[in-house]
Amino acid sequence: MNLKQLSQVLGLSQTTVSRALNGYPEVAEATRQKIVDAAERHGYRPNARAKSLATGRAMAVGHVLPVSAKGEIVNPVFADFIAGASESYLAHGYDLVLSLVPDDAEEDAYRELATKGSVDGIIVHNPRIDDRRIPLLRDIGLPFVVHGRISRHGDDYDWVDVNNLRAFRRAAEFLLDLGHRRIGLINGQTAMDFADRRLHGYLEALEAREIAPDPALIASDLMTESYGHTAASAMLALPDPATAFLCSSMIPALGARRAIEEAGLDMPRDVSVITHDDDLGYLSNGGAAGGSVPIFTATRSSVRLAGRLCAERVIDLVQTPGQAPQQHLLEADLTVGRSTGPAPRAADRHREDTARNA
Amino acid sequence: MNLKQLSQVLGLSQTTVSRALNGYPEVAEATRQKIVDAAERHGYRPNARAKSLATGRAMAVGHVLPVSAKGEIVNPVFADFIAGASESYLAHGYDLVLSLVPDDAEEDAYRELATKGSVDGIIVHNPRIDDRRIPLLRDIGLPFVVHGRISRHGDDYDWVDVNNLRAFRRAAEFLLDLGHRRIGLINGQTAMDFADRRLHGYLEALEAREIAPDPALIASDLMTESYGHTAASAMLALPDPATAFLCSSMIPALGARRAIEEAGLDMPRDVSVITHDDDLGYLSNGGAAGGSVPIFTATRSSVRLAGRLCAERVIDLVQTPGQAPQQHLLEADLTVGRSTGPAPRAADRHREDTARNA
DNA sequence: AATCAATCCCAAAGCGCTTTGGATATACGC
DNA sequence: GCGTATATCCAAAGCGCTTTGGGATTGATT
Repeated sequence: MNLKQLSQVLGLSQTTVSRALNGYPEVAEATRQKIVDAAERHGYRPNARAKSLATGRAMAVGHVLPVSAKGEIVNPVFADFIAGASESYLAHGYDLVLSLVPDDAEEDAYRELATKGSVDGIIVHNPRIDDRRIPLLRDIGLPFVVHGRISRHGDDYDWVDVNNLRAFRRAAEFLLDLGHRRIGLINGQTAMDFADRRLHGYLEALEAREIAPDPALIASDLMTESYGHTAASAMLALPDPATAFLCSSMIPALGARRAIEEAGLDMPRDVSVITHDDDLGYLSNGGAAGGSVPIFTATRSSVRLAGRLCAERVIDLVQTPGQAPQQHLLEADLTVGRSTGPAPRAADRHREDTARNA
Repeated sequence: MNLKQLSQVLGLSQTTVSRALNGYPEVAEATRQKIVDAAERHGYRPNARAKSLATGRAMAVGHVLPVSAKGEIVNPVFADFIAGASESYLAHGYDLVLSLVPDDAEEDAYRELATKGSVDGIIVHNPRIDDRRIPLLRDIGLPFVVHGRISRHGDDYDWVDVNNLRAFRRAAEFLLDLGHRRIGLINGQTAMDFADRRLHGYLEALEAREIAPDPALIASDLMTESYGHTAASAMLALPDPATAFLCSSMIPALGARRAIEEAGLDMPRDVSVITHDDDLGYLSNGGAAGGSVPIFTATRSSVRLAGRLCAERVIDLVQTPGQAPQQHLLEADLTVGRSTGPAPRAADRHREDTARNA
């Protein structure tokens, strides 16, 4: 059943039916009621493609996810982000189209997205330090909002981000206050913008206490469980081992905990761990919702909320273009869990070492 | 730059230009070359909406994800599945549109998807035991393929699934062969079809050895880390505690391991664990790619591959309709890792208990 | 009774593409 | 030289919707 048929059934013109269904004022209330009823009864739904062609609106926003040509991994964080964004889309009648773009064809892919006209705006994921997408997107002229930031550019574009620097600085200070001096940073890939900010937060905290950073205590990679395990193991095996870890995500934190236990150490007695927690549904850290004490002391910020905010913003940009860029910096809150405690005294450490080597 | 403009620039008709670009034979090779060059030079890209309206093809497939009205969690498995599917879509020029549909508006949402015409086919996620979507989708008439199966229906629809029953039966038998008699099943939600099949695999294995299942050893819930922890803890605290766990996913398996360690027990010496492993990028179990010994003994089946297969199939269905339904049953392979070992003898268990209570 | 402004409705022109059904020109076989 | 293919190209009709620019009709106002 299309518009033409429906209008014929009703003995009205397509114009009137269209107007009635789209809530224009030029149609008598009684007529509108009749039209709406008939539409309902016949299960009429306007064809999205035709509508979109006529209005110039796709009623969809694209999420573009750069993937390295060698088959990158999709971050589980992404699932929760999408879930959040979908809430907004559902409420506003937008569709979500997902494109994985191989980064060797980036420019082309983005331009295509725009000229193809299947989306009205886009959400940019996984910004990297040297990301070249801002000028490209501005050139293309499609509204966009970035989940995260790109340091090299000013604030002349829309973004939603967590205050990564502050979060990691605070977390590091917390550990320093507990007496830790050997704090391992288990970070994300160096190329990622968020990882860079976290590194700086960590470094700032050390510098404030006049502690020289040790390259052996700084790791960066894709945030898998096994990476967390490997990195933590290495740092625990140092001559002057780490007594605390700062992890970029729950997943490597689980790996770090495994490393700690394998080394015959106890968390938090021997080694403390703080992790950033994106508040993923499937990796709940306890606390907050549950009321229980969280497993990990964590800097928490809901990536689901970030998804909702990004979507809300891009819809706003689509509907009323030409706005000044707007930024949304989310603060992560530090919740203390059961993974942190005072740094072991040197004497204790020595005793353990002896025990371990026995 | 649209088709009309391009054709004017070239001094040719829209027909010819369109045909040339779409590879129809009715246009001279020299002309085609000229047209293709000009298109490239002007950055011409056909408008997807117009094209789709004209052809009746949306060049997109929808992924529908039921979410319970109370804000369901999006499974991280989904991220990898999508990544796999995207590979196929990329190769075939299809877009992927994602819809979360609240399950109280299910029927409506699916019908809308079809009549709106924004997708040519759909992938059905998270089938439940009593899923009513098969008849609904057939009635709607849009090609679809289910990731998983719906037991109540025969095989008159397309699906791609893991042989969950066989995998869990084999895993349980493996544990039984190691002498375990108290095997805890840490399963997914009872309503999910895959969980039901896994339960049956587990039960079959027990029955074959004439072991009566113990309801206290069977847990079902959303597969979070903390669920794995809670369920395993409870089963370890039973008067006749579990000596092995069979987990439905890596995530609760991590929780189970935590429970084991918290109970002062050792995996695998005191308690063995087998988990199903969806081979998620961010939760690598080791083995396979790495060459190292996997952490967990696991029944592995790549959900990413499943995604690719589903996408491939739905594209095939869209392109040549009216095919007989086709099924793809993936076998999970059991890889032995470091989480399983012989069941502790009663005497050993007793000694530990005494030690623990001291 | 004529005028005016609302009010309600419609015909038709697009949106940018594909595709049908020719038209024209060139080559071929006899 | 004539019919017959064959190769190229084109005008125009959709696809299903929105939207412009009026045309009737009605009721109130002069």
